[in-house]
Amino acid sequence: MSGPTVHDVARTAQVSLATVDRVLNNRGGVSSKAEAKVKAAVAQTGYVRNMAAANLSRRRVYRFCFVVPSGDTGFVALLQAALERERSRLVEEQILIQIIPTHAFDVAGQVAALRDLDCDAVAIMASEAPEIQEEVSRLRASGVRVVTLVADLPQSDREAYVGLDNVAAGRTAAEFMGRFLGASGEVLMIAGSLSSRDHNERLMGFRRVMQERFQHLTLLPAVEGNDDAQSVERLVAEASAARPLVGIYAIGAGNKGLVRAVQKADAKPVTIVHELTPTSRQGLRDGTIDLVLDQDTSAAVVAAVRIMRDLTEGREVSAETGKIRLNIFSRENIQ
Amino acid sequence: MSGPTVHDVARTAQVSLATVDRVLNNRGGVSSKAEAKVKAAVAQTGYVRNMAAANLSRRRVYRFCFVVPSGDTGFVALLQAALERERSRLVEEQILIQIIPTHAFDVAGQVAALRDLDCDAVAIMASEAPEIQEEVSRLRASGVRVVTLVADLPQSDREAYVGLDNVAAGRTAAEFMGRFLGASGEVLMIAGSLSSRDHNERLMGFRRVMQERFQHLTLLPAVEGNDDAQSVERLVAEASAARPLVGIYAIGAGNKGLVRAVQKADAKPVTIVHELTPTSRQGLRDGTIDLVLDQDTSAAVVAAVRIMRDLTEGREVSAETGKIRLNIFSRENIQ
DNA sequence: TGCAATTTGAGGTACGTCAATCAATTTGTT
DNA sequence: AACAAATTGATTGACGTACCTCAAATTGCA
Repeated sequence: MSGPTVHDVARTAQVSLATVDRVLNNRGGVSSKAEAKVKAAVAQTGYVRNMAAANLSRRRVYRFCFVVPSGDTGFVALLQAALERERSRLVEEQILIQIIPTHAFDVAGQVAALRDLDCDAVAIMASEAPEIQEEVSRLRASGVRVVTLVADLPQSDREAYVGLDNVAAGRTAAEFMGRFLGASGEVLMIAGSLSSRDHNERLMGFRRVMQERFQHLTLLPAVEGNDDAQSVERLVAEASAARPLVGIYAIGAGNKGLVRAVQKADAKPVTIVHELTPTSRQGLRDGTIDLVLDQDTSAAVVAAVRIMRDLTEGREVSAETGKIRLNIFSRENIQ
Repeated sequence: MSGPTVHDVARTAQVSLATVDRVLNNRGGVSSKAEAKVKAAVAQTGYVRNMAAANLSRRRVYRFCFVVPSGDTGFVALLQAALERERSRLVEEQILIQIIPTHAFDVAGQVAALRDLDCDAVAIMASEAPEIQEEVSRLRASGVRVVTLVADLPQSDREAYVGLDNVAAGRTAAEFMGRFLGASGEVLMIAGSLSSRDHNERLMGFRRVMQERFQHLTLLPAVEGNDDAQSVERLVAEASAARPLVGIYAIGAGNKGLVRAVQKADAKPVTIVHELTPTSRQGLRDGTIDLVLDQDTSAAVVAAVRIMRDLTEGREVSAETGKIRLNIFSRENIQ
C-alpha cells in the first residue's frame, strides 16, 4: 500500500542498503558506477523519501522563530494571533515556533533579538537598517535560513520574502480611487513613515497610476502619520481645512484617528486604507472607509512556515510561494 | 530537545506504557481512575502525539481523491494545475492524491466516479443533483470523509465546503459596478447556468446590492451562457443591439466570447468577470475587462487537503478554514 | 473465601530512515 | 605480486508510536 522504500531501491539497484544510504544522503565514498545504479533504481521504482520517518530517525524538530513587532492592536496583533493559531497544528508536525516580539522602530532591540537567536530558520519583520542587514548576513553565515515577512530587506542576504507586492498595492489603491472619483479634487496620502520601504513603494505605485490615468485628481504632498491615531486625525483635519478632500489613501496604522477625522469632515472623501483590523472593518461597515487593502496574516504565516521548511529540507523555493495576494475588502464582502 | 513522549506520560502517571496506549487510543479496559491519571499526566507534561511516528508505525498513507470537471482551459485547468503542483510535495508527507476527471454537467458520470472511489477522503466539485447527494451520503456512511470544492452541496452530508462565499462575491461585483458607473444605463448579467447554485448565489448577491444601493442602473434579466464562448458572444451582441450596455457581469466561463463582443461594442461597458485565467488576464491588460473576481485555485487545493487531513486525523474543522478569500484583480495588480 | 472477570504490566515486533561500525572486497599503484 | 586505498556489504541500534500477547495483579460477586 505504501510506496517503495530504500530496501526496494537497494534490491533493484543490486547494491547494499548502505550504498543506497550513502548516495541518498551524499556521504561520499561511492563509485560513480554504483551511484548511477542507485539513481536509476530510484527513478525506476519511483522512490520518494519518507520525510516523517527520516525526521523521526534523526530526531529532527524544526525550530522556527518569528521576530515581529509587538503590539496589541492593529496589524501586528492580527499577525500574532495568526501565529498563535498555527502553533498548535505545527507542534504535531514537530515544528516549534517561537515568537520574539520587538519594538517597532527600535533597531538596536531588533539587532539584539536577532543576535541571540537559536533556531533553524527565522522570519523577520524589521526596519531596513544596515545593522539589521549585517545581522541577517551573520545569521545566514551561521547556517540559519532567513525569510523576511511583510517588510522586505531586498539588499540583505535573506533568501525569500513573504508579503505583498507593495507597488502593486499602491497602484491598485490609485485605480480604485480614480474610478470611484469622477469629479476633480484633492487627494491626501498618509504614510506611517516616509522612510520605510514598504510605505514608500505603496506611495510610488499610487502616485504613478494617478499620474498616468487620473489627472483630474490633484495629489497633495504625502504626510507622515507615524502609525499614530492622533497624528493621523490632526493631519487629515489640517489638510481638509482649506478645501475639502475628495480622497484619502492611508498607508500605515492609526486608522482610529482617520475614522474620527472623516466622520467630522463636511464632505465624505473616498477613503482607502490598509489592513483589515477591527477598526477598519467597522469603518467599512459604517461607510467611513470605502476600501481596505489587506494582506492576509494567516496566509503570510502559513507561507512563511512553508518556505522555512522547504529551505531547511533543501527544497527549492520559488518566489511565487511568498507572494501574498492583495485582498480587497469593501462593505459587501466582509461578513 | 523534542517534546514529551508516551514514556514520559506513563512515568508521570505512574502507570505502564500499555495503559497509556489504551487510554490514548481508547481501546477500553481501563479503570476510570487510571484513565484520569493518564489524562492528567498528558495535560501536565504537555504531551502531543507525534503524528509522523504514529502514521509510520501503522503504515498509514492518506489517500485523497479530487473529483473535478475535466477541461484544458479556464478555471478547471487552473485547478488541475494547482493539484499537480501540490502532488509532489504531498507525496513526501505520505499523502497520495488522485485526480478523477469528470464531465462538467454529466451527473451520471459523476455518480459513477463517486461510486467506485477508494480513498480516505474526497473533494468533490460536481452538480447539485439528488443522485450525487445520495452518493455523498453513501460515501460518508462507508467512512469516507467528504468535502465539497468550489461548488457546494449544502443539503448533502458533506462535512466541509472549500470555496467562495458566492453571495458575497456577487455583492462585491455589484458594489464595484455601481461605483464605477456614475450615469444610468442597462447592466447585463450572464450566468453559466441558471440552475447551478453557485451562479445563482452570485446573481442573488449582485441583484440585491444593485437594488439596495444603485437604483440608477437597470438590470436586464439574467441570461444563460452555458460556459460557452460563442453563446456568450451572441448574448452580449443581442443585448446591446437596441441600446448600448453600460455594464456586464459575467459569472461563468466563456470569457473569450465576452472579450470579442465587448471589443466590437460601440461604447465600452464596465465588465466584471470571474476567475483569473489567461483570457481574463489578457482582458484586464488590454482594458476589455475591468475587474476579475477570482478564487485562488492553489489556496483552494491547499485548504481542501488540509481539511481532509484534519478530518481523517479526527481534528476539529472550523468552517473558517474552508473559506477562500475573494481575490479582486484589476489591471494594476496583475503583473 | 473462592472464583471469574476485569484491569494492569511487561515485553516484543514493526514502520522507514539515519547513522555508525567493522569486516570484506575491489581497485589502483608501484 | 604486494600493499595501501577506496569501495562495498552486513549489521545494529536508535527515533516515537501502534498493536499484539501473555502473565500478574486487582476487583467484583456469590
